[in-house]
Amino acid sequence: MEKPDPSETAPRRPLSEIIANGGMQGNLMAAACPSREVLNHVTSRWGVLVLMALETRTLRFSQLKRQIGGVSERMLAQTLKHLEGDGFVRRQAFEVVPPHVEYSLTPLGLEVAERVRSLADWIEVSLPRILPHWDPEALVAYAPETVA
Amino acid sequence: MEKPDPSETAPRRPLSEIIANGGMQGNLMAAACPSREVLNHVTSRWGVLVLMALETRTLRFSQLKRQIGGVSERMLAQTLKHLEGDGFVRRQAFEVVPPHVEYSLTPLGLEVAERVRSLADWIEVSLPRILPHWDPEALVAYAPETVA
DNA sequence: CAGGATCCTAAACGATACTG
DNA sequence: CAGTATCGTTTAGGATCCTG
Repeated sequence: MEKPDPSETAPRRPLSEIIANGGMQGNLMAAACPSREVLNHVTSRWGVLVLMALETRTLRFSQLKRQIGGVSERMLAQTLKHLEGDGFVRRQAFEVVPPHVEYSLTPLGLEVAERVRSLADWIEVSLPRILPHWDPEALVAYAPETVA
Repeated sequence: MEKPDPSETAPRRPLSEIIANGGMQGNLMAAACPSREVLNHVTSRWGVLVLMALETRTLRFSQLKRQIGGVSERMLAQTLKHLEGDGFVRRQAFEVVPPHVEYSLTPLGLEVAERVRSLADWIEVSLPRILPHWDPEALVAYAPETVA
């Protein structure tokens, strides 16, 4: 590992403590705020669905993949890493062969998941009120039997 | 009800009514469900911020642009169109020169916005609990003074 | 002022193949 | 089984210029 250059101005060590202990809260309207990144992880295409799937129970990778329609392995793995990196998801690997890995929500993750689910639930049940606003052109792309 | 054109296979007219009146609700776990698209509009990078900005007051295009740090005109316009197309945003144009256009939330939009804000607020205030989980490498990209 | 049109870059995404 | 690596495609997104 390289030794730190004395001429470096950025205070590397205390940064996370400064942020964490300062009681500072994020501001999503500010372009450079890290809360933007957290928001992106949580509201990403698959982030929402992963949080919902894990809200009620622990799941394995393949179970998640099956439950979340259309997700690719690559995206699922990446999404799980992001959420794990934010402290929302806990990854528990059992040293057996074949591999066995379980994913669950942390207490912190459960808190976001509740908010996410509130939004997701609303969309699901409000869909009948939303679709009438759609351009008919966009609507015909969906065959009725695929809606539910 | 008019008789369907024998040559046309797709039932164009009744589709929106079928969906809307059927009491059908969406299923986000299904890849082909239109609720996925609504979710994408709402949770898109700028969709969240637009809904938050409009929750409390009507705003003009340029006001929105100023308030939402980092958004480009193109993305703002596109986001507003998506949200308008879902029935969340109302666009009111005054026929004057120079143009004057006001954006506000519909009652439907206010309902989503409340859920979105609940999530956004949580992220903002919980940021100090989240950042300690981050890889220090990712953290140093943010100078302390830009956080708040 | 509010955007539409155009062009371009970067990022997200998916499919496949491969490995511990 | 649970991924990673690689590749190619698609989409999101930004910059700029232009117009009613």
